[in-house]
Amino acid sequence: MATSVLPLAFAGLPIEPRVTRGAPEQRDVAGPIELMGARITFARNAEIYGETEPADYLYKVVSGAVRTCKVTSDGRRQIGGFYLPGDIFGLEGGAFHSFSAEAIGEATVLVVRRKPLMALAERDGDVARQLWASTAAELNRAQGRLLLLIKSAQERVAGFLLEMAGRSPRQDAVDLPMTRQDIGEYLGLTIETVSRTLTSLQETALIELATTRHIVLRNRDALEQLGN
Amino acid sequence: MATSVLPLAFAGLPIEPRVTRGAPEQRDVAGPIELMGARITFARNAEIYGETEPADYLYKVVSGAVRTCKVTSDGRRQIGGFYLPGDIFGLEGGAFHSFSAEAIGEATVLVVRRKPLMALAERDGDVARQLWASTAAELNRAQGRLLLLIKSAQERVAGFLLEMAGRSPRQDAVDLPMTRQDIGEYLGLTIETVSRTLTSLQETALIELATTRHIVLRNRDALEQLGN
DNA sequence: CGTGCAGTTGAGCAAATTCAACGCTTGTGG
DNA sequence: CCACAAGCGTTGAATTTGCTCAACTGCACG
Repeated sequence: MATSVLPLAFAGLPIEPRVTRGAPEQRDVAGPIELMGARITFARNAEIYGETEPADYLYKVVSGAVRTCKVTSDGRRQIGGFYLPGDIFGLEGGAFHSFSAEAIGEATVLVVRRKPLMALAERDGDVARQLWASTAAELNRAQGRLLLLIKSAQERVAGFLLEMAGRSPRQDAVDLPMTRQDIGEYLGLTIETVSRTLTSLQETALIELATTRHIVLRNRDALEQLGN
Repeated sequence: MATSVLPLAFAGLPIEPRVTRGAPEQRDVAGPIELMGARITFARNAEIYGETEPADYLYKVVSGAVRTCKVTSDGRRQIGGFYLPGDIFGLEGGAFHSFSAEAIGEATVLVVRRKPLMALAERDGDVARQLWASTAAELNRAQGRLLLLIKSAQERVAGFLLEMAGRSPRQDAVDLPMTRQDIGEYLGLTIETVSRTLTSLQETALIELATTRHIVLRNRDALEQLGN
């Protein structure tokens, strides 16, 4: 999976036909960043960038969802994070990425060259602060996830559902863009354990698996007691 | 454990007598930061700051070692990181800390008020970059540790030893400032598992437990094969 | 701190079941 | 007869479930 697509984009030859310049109607968050990028649409499981590629670009999800991940030498995978519309990713310290990024479903992202953005940050303190703040937010998320290490499978899954609910428009239901496999790799569990845990949460009436991808939170309090 | 000490320091009344201004001989990293702080020495297990306190200060380890940690409602603890001389800690995004910090043994830290440092960063691009870079480095460390989620106990302990060796002067031996309890809470393992795993690594001749706190790496290659 | 022992939890494997995407056929209206 | 959309079935992927086992935990004690 994850056919590499970015090299072509790097060469200035976007793979997908749907590439728009500028996108003036898309300025929900900050001004300048939106104006400097191009939109690119990636197919399901397409690689947006690779684990060791130079970090020359910043990305912002326009639609769809993106995951970042790392693969160990023996093939186990760890997902670094899920990114939903509005989220910025690819913001790492070094000159090279330490995770790869892939489109979960079909996803459109805004791609911004890092160099001119940095130059802009040099002059504009607001831009600099915003970039730093994004890095700090990412740091907080990653540190919070360290707590997974001492959590049981139930706690991990409950926490995950709450996290996704917090990021979704509706607070009492979640539409998951990702597979059970992705969830497992995000939480450090196997796909079977994720599935069993969800079933068990349904049996205890904490949630309802309306469809596999749509989950209703029936008892938020109990979930929070588990997940936090 | 972890008697709170910082409130007093906040009030301008350092608990320990050994407080020095400026510290001109301690400028191994950057210039300006060193000049703005005061040194404070904390006793073993003393709390440097609490989990929800306002993040008004930045800290840099001068001597000794520091751990940051988070405690769940039911008392389980997760260590966020270990900080050795030269390391900066307390650098989090929000206005409040999300981890607490404690001295592992007796430890001296340089304490810098955040506000004037930020003001300085506003004018001096180098300072701003350095702060951002520190945040990014911390982010990389945290994200790297997410891999622990898919690692076995052996892999976690092997990786931990390599990490500590990489941060120590000697590459083939480590002096651990922390207890087995701390290591367990850092790696998401129980103290027993840490102990047994170390014993097992010794039995297979990968390491030698010279003393409980001093460990010699006998077979670095094999450790790396395990830990990476 | 280290270790023996019993208990749990989650992993691993295999099989059953559900889901979803695709292509093909069929029916309807123009 | 053609265009189009709904319906159907096939097929491969994703998910769920049962069973067994290794790994890690929790407790007790040296």
